[in-house]
Amino acid sequence: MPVDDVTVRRPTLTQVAALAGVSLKTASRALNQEPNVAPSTGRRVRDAADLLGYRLNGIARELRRGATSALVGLVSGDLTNPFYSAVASGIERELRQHGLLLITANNDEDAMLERSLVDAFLERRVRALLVIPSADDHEYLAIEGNRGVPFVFLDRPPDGLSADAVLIDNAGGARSAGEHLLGAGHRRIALVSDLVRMAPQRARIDGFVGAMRAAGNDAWEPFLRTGVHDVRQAERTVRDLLALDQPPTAVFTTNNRLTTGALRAMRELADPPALIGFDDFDLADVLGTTVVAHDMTALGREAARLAYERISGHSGPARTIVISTSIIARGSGERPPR
Amino acid sequence: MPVDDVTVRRPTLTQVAALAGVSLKTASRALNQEPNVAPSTGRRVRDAADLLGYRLNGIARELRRGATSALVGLVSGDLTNPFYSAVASGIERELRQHGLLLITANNDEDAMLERSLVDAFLERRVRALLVIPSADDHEYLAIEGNRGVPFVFLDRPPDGLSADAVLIDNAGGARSAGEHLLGAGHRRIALVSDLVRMAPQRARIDGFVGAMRAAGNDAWEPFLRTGVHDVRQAERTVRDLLALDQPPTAVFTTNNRLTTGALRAMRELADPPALIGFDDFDLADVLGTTVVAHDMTALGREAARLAYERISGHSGPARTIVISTSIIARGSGERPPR
DNA sequence: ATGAAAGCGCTAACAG
DNA sequence: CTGTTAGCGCTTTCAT
Repeated sequence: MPVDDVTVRRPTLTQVAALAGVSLKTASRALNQEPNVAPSTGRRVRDAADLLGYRLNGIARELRRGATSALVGLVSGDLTNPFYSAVASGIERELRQHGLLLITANNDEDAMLERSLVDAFLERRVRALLVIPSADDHEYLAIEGNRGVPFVFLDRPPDGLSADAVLIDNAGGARSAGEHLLGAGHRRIALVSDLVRMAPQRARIDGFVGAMRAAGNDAWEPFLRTGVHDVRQAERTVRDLLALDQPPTAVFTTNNRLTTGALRAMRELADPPALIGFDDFDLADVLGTTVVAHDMTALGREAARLAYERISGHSGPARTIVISTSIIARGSGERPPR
Repeated sequence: MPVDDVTVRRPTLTQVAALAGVSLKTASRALNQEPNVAPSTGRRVRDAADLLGYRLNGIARELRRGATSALVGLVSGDLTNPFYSAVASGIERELRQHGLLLITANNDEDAMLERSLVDAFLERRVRALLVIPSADDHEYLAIEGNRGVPFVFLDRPPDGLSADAVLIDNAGGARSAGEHLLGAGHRRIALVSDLVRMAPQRARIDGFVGAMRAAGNDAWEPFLRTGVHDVRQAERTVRDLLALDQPPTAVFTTNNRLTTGALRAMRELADPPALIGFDDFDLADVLGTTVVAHDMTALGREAARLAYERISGHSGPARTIVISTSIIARGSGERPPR
């Protein structure tokens, strides 16, 4: 019965005004709780609006008010990665406090796509843009920087422009992981890391290597693996490491995906090597996995705060917030060398 | 040196046209790759646009083109729940194929908040609205339904209106979990479930109970627990169950949070009961947890597809897609009764 | 307390 | 191939 293939045009404020028998502007005032509206007039307008199923057209309002929306954009990796979704959740919660909405888009780890998503967001006139960049070169954003759209970088420092950023203490966390394993007596420690084109990965490697150097240990060097990018690759890499004649006695994985792979590789081992993973994860307690933890939701929240301050008119030099890390010992990182 | 506290107004098409020495409309044509523009003119316009740092104002365009944006809204629970983030990821990937962007908002499991988020989305003139509702009453959406904004319900059937939906075969999945445990010889099977106000939970309970009835087993009845809503509560509930004089020999948990709690409760048990969890999760293979799995990304993808078809003008009766489930046996569900 | 007119930045319709 | 005019739905002057 319902004729719903005809796109029914939504009623406009003009129609509401007409039905209520007032002028356009009066209807606007009434619906926006502005002063100087007689109570009876207000009621008439609201009734008319209800009757017609009127809903404010935010697009028209935004255009008139200055062509800037109530939207904040986030460009990040796939939300099925718990790291990104935790960050997104932190951002979203903070933005909501201020009546802002979050638009998300997945860069698929592709620099070109990332650029076009940024473009799309800027065309939509987002109030601020949060980016967990896949690419390392952010110079193309510099043009936009001083045009009133605040940028905030998450997890990766801006390169080629100056902008607010919220980072994790990657080097510090990785260093303490290294020290933790050295403290348990390990020397032959494998380092399984992701693509080195990502700055956080480089920092984690540097931190780990720093700890080894400081301890005068170089027995880890044959066990350095980089460019390991997904769970399966990580599983295979760890399997291969453990099959060596002189296998490592401990493994440090530099993100949650790699840790998952390592756990799969070690699943059926009676006497597994020690393991520490960067990034905490959901069932780490049940699995007894020692991790370098950090507050991912706080990372998002702080980034949203910085963005909001800029939106609210704060100007000044770019700020960087660093989220601290801590080792959570759950057993796997405390296993002694065999 | 940069004067960035003065909100620099972005250049408009008029300014680009002026600089290029052409009319507004010609500039518009050139920038939109429309036909009938002399190559040299096109180049002049593009150069002017680059010089000024011009960027199309999507808000103005949308207003002019019919007051409807390229945005699709998703209202769901917190994205830190892997279920929601997997769904969101599936949606986002599908929408991108069609140049649509996803706006997300977290209902915090609050019906009032959910309503106001839906309002906010509708004011932004989203092209479609996807909802994983926390509330069971969706009648308030009925008014909107035939006004041109397509609704798609995910994971929960619409109540009080007719709309497209993508559901999981909750009853079937739960029934097969029950049968699986019965098949392993269990009779005293605990059912740990979430708030019964959520339709999927009711369906899962029904499915499980159906399997028990069909087998003539009523030994599960003392072990029915409902209203268990977070991980800690689930952990305590399972602990309490296992501390009974006559404890259950198997546990069926009806979502990923509850499964996590159960795993925590069983962490240090030498001889844990059998366990099957509804919803697959990341490290289930490592933990050897048997689950009722289903494709969450597909759930999102299908919902986005339905929405897109409506956006593209498809009209017709509401459709429902059901995502099938399958048991993945990994050990925990195959443990025999003690 | 209310209204009339102008215009946000763009595209559609129609000329030339 | 290019330009002129009008208007999307709203808010912002400025009158009354």
